[in-house]
Amino acid sequence: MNDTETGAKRAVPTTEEAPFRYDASMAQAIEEKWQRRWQEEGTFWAANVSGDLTDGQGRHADGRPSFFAMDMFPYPSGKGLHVGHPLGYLATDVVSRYHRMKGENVLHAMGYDAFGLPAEQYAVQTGQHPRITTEANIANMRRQLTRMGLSFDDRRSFATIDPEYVRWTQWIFSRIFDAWYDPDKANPSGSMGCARPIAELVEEFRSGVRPIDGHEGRAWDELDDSEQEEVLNGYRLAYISKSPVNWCPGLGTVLANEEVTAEGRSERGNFPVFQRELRQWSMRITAYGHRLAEDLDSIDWPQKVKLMQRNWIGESHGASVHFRVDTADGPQDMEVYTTRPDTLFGTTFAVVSPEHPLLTHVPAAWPEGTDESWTGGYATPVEAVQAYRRAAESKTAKDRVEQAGAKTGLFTGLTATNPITGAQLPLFTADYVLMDYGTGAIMAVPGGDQRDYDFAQAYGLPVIYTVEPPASSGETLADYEGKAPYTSHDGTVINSSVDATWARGDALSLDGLGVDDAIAAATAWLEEAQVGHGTTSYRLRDWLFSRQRYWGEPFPIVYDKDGVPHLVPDDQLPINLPDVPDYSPKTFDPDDAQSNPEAPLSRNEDWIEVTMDLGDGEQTYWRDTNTMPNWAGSCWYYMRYLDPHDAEHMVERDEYDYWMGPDHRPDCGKAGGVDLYVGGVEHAVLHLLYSRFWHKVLFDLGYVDSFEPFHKLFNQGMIQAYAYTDDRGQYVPADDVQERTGEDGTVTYTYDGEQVNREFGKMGKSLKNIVTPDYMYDHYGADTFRLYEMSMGPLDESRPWNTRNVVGGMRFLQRLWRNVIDEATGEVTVTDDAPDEATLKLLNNTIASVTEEMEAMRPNTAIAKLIVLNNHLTGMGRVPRAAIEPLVLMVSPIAPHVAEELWARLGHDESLAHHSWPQADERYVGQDSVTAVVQIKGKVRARLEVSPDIDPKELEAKALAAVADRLGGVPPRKVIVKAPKIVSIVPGQ
RNA sequence: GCCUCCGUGGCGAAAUCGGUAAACGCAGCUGGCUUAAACCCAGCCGCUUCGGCUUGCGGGUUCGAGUCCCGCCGGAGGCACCA
Repeated sequence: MNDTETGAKRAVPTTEEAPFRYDASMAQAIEEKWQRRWQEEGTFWAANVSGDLTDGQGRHADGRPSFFAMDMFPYPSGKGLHVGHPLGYLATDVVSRYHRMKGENVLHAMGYDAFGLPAEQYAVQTGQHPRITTEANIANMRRQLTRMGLSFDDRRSFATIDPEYVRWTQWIFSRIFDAWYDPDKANPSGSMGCARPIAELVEEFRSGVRPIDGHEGRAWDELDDSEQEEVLNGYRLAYISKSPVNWCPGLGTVLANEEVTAEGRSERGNFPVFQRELRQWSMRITAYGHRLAEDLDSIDWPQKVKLMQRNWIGESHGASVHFRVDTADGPQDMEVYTTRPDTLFGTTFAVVSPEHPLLTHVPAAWPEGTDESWTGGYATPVEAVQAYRRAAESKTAKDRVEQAGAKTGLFTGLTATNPITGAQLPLFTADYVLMDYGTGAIMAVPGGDQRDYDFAQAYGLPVIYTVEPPASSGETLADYEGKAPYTSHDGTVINSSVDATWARGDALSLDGLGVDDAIAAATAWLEEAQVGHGTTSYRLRDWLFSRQRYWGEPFPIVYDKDGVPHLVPDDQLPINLPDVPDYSPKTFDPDDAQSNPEAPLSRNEDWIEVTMDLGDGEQTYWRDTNTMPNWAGSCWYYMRYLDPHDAEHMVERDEYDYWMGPDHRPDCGKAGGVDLYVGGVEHAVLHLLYSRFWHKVLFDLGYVDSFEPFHKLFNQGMIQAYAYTDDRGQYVPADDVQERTGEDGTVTYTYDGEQVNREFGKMGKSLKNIVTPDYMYDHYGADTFRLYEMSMGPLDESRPWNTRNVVGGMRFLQRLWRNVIDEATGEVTVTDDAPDEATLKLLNNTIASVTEEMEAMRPNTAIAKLIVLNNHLTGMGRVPRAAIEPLVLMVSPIAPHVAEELWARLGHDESLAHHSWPQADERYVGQDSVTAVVQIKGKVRARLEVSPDIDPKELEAKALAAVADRLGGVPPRKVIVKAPKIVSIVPGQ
């Protein structure tokens, strides 16, 4: 370790003359002392309104505003922390401590997200059961966080693997399984769409109010159990389906879309992912697509995250249109989805995805005169379609991405009839049409869509333009013909009229309309003619919810001998994982697309087979052997902090309403939610979308009273770091690199005498640039660590770590310490004399502005202002108590241990954690005089010291006098006076 | 390809509502203290031909632009055949 490089030991000399200096070892002693005392006294206990946690150490909830500040809880991996990890926790802690001093009842706690792949993989590597390794990791992380001085209510900590927690995760699954979505019923917030108990659906079927899908004309009670369940499965919010899913042989499990990268690989492990038809659990999140998008308006989140969620949901408005397809089996209906029904006149062919059911009706032979390039060389359409489908299936998502743009497809031998024009459109199958978006079929408009245009070019299909560019654009259709589609919404509709429509025989013309009007007119016609209707489509897919892994929550589901799923009664929850020696997943050759998932739990026959009475007497049932994805536990953990020991409820309603309910704080609307949620932006469309979905289901079903989980979201930036490579490209330890500034100002970096390259990026072991919190505690103490991390820059921006700069924070705390305590004797040196006028002004201005910075979550600028005040006090012989005490209080959210110690030495018995935040005395806020600037054409030409409440006329006169020589006696053309700061003059000619 | 955000001293940054660009810190420099050094204390610290010029580059709006608008350049992130 090179000390001059990091400044580590230079900042903390222990000298014989200064035995009471605030250095690293004293900081550590102070920190241990106060952490112990906070623990013993329950300083950070938050009081509930009822139940077992009403005692907040003498502080009660009654009449106090609540403030719930929360971090995205950590996943306790075996790797341990580096200084980049806790940035968000520190930010939340500073905010929590500040709000506590404002007299609010602050709930701040930390749990652990402990199920999931990494824990399981780590366990497999070390040969220990994941519960053992996970619990050890949690203990280590808890130790590191405690040393940071985070102000958690430790009574409320839990892990998602705790059986009492798993119980409620399974309970929520049961409620979702036992619910369906009624789009025609208003939910409690007033908007349309509401989850309802499945029993109410059964009642509608039984009474005949609602026709039974697929069994029209039969009574509900005539259906057998399997038939009933099949119908209900089509409605349940958690349902089983056989559909194309992401199968990852390398991990041995299926994955959600959100867990697959753009390259078509698993986010964890980077293995190839294949599309396979498999029977799996899904959650009907698409039912909530509209509300998930719309309700973003009622929460205080970064625009960026809202936008990412909106894009992910991908709500689009358009129309579905029915085309008739004549086949040997009779006419078939082909429904397509389009956002541009106005372009129906420009449709020259149609395309269905390779999985489309219509392909079972292709003819036995190619129609006469079929172009050879359309057949792919296959003898019959049946062969062609089968071969094409097989080829599409074996493609990885990566292949699909790479081949996007190059359009492939084959003719099906079928023809679709355009319902408006009656045009006979050749029907193709092509993998650029996706089965799980829209209807899996499209009307192709090569004149208005790039993909259709590319396909038309490849297969020699005609192009009709139905929109021409507006005259104002300077373009004409001639600029596009033969080159490109015209995709813009600006323009006028052409080539779009017919005397007698095919479907209804009436005349229809869209010519001359703008695109938006034409869309409306076309949609209206489709609805009147009953061949289509306006509809909404979503990019969002239902959430694949089962995994073939051991380390997750088992499903609270058993199957009877007919394979009908039944919920395990709530009073038999939780269903715990069997304690088995073999928990490793069955993985496969990562490229073996044809392998089949095999859940580890399926090997435990004793556990699988159960005998229970579910109302039909004692019967044998078989457990579901899948487990839930690790998102399940994080979907609702925020609510468990409120009421962590409740055995009767997921969360007691009073607690929910007090901490998260509608209007529980003045600045939080009906949507309710956690007051501040801090975490990384990487969860923008995973955890944050799943949580919102679950929360809305629970809201609809009446278990919670507000419809959003997180009121304010804050994304902290990343701590980045420099890394250094030698001329062979090998990383060298960043700690030992020397920085030199040359004569010409160029900076060079050397390691072991050799010049090295500097790179900028992440902190990581392989980059040899890790700095750990433990290193910081040892060399500076936790308070300096906190102070540095909070002062580096805005919390929501990424910035590079630089250990060399930490010393500035240490010096500030040392100066603060010296302003109270004599380093030689340890005596308190403050005076009770009243501060002078200048000190009072600076003090009160500092209080006012630091309060503002804290409210806005800008600790970096708050710290700058605290340093200014402290530097001012440093210049005084003895520091007035009336000035140093408010300063110590204001420092305390950021550097709490040293602040507590100084507060105690200043003669206070009680912890300052709940002491009231300093109030600025208005008499001393503001300036005696301000510098007014005189500008001529925006350039500063003079500065005047004036009273802050100077009369504008007087200021103008002074300003003109001050720059009279520059104006040369010519009267100014214009003078703008913004008293007391600016006079801006436009000179005359 | 589409969408979003960001470019300010040697470095991390500040300027919160369109109103004195560079607060605060690091590094560096000068002086004091010291036998000496460290620590500490007091200063200096964008460029300049001393007229001025400066917020990635070029335009625009405005009395006035780091901030608003248009077009480039560079960086980060998201989406990616979504009809």
